[in-house]
Amino acid sequence: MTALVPDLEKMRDCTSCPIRHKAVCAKCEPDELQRLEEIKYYRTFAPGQTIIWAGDRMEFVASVVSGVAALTQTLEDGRRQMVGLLLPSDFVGRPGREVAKFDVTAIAETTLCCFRRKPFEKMLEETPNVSQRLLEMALDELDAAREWMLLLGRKTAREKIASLISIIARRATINERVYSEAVSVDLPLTREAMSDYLGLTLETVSRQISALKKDGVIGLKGNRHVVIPDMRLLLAETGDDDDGGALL
Amino acid sequence: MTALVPDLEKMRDCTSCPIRHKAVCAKCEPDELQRLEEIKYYRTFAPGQTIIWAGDRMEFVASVVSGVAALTQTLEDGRRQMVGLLLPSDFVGRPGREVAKFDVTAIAETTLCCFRRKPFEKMLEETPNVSQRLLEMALDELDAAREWMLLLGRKTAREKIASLISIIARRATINERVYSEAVSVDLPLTREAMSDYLGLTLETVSRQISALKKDGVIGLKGNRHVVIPDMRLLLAETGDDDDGGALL
DNA sequence: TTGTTGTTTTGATCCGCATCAAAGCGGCGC
DNA sequence: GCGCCGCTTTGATGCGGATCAAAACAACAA
Repeated sequence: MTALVPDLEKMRDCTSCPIRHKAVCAKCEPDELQRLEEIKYYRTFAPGQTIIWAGDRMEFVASVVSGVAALTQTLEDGRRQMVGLLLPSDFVGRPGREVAKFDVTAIAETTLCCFRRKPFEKMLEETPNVSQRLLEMALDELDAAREWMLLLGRKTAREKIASLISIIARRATINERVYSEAVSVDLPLTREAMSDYLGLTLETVSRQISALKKDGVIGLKGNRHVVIPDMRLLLAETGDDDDGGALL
Repeated sequence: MTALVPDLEKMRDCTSCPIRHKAVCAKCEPDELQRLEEIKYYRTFAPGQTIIWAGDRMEFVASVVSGVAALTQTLEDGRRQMVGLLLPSDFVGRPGREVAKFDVTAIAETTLCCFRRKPFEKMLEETPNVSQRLLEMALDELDAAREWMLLLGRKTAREKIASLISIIARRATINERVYSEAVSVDLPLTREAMSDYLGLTLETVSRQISALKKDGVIGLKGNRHVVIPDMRLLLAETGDDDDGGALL
């Protein structure tokens, strides 16, 4: 999952770029940046607002500037599964796709930097830099999706919650890397969004969070703020092999 | 899921290419093909044999020539989840990755066309054609992974089985497109492999296949061969929205 | 303050699937 | 033929998480 948020630090450093995201511009040449500049515009969405409906014609691709959004799919009877979590620097949309395949919804207030799709695709064909960067990002997302599949298919409710919290904690503490010391993290998701992410009901999410709290694995400060006294305790609850961190 | 097998017909047509796979060579120039030719070699694996262990150093990337292989992940206590199903023309390995992140295992006898990793990566940097094709493939796989996540997170055992059979049937009948007429398909997977794919136990897989048979949704000819009297009946069991096919 | 609305927690019950166990059923070598 | 082995089916039982229901809580407007 870490892959969904590449390197926030470097992203911020990319000030010469009109888009301001490592997502797209990391290796861009000045003239390429100029062309991106010409086809970009910003849009902001309120929490709960749908950004794109599955089946919509795609007018743009975009890069998340701030906020949190989710890719979701639903079955005919309304059962819903989140299939992508979009955070700042993540890419939205697929070059070459006319019609959206998934719903995209803002979870918190979210700002996108959009690029008109047609000219963006035209540019892609001419600038290997950008398509190579997109390949890298797609492969990172694929890795994340596969970890997520293991979680959905084989983990218990308790392991799922522990995994989600450790994922969020890990990216909140990128560049810090101080294990074995208390960490406190904001959960950017409601209980319902967590249940959509984890393939559970929101009641089960609530119960398991309470259980982890009772067992001293996590502490709660309000509903949306978690304190982790010892990251190793939490990681021991995820069910993952211990060397998982080493492989990232 | 169809994305995992691009266009087998075209793949076969690609006879001028030394690799013989649309996977890599579709748009290659003659000199690029020559370079690929120089770094390729073939390897064949027996059913059940592990091709790559997670944690291994990657010596090659490869394209599946024939057979079936699986990407799998395991939790510390041995619970196992398939996270990728590799069929002819699919790509194995990730450019830029030193160390494998998933186990790769041959399910049936499988032949790979391997490319030494370092020179392949070097070539990638110089040939936009190839990296653009890889981007396309990665995005297809990402779509497939997301459908798979919906299956793992929200579908019932019966829906999972119906989905898997319809996925296999659909790609077996690519280019035919004769709905509402009996189709018969070979299952290239053991019950155990199906359970790894679906996040179930093999007993549940067996029971649900029997149930679908009893209800007349499918017929069985031996253990590994399925007859589908009416594809629409099967699709009605998958839980998916009806327009799923249209979006592909 | 009080009512309203949305989120979260907690409780009681039920069911789908896992688990444990054993019995069919090929295929293959002897 | 025989026995052996791997795969598959079938059966009995138990548990984890879904479901249904209601209470607790926080944010906010009147």
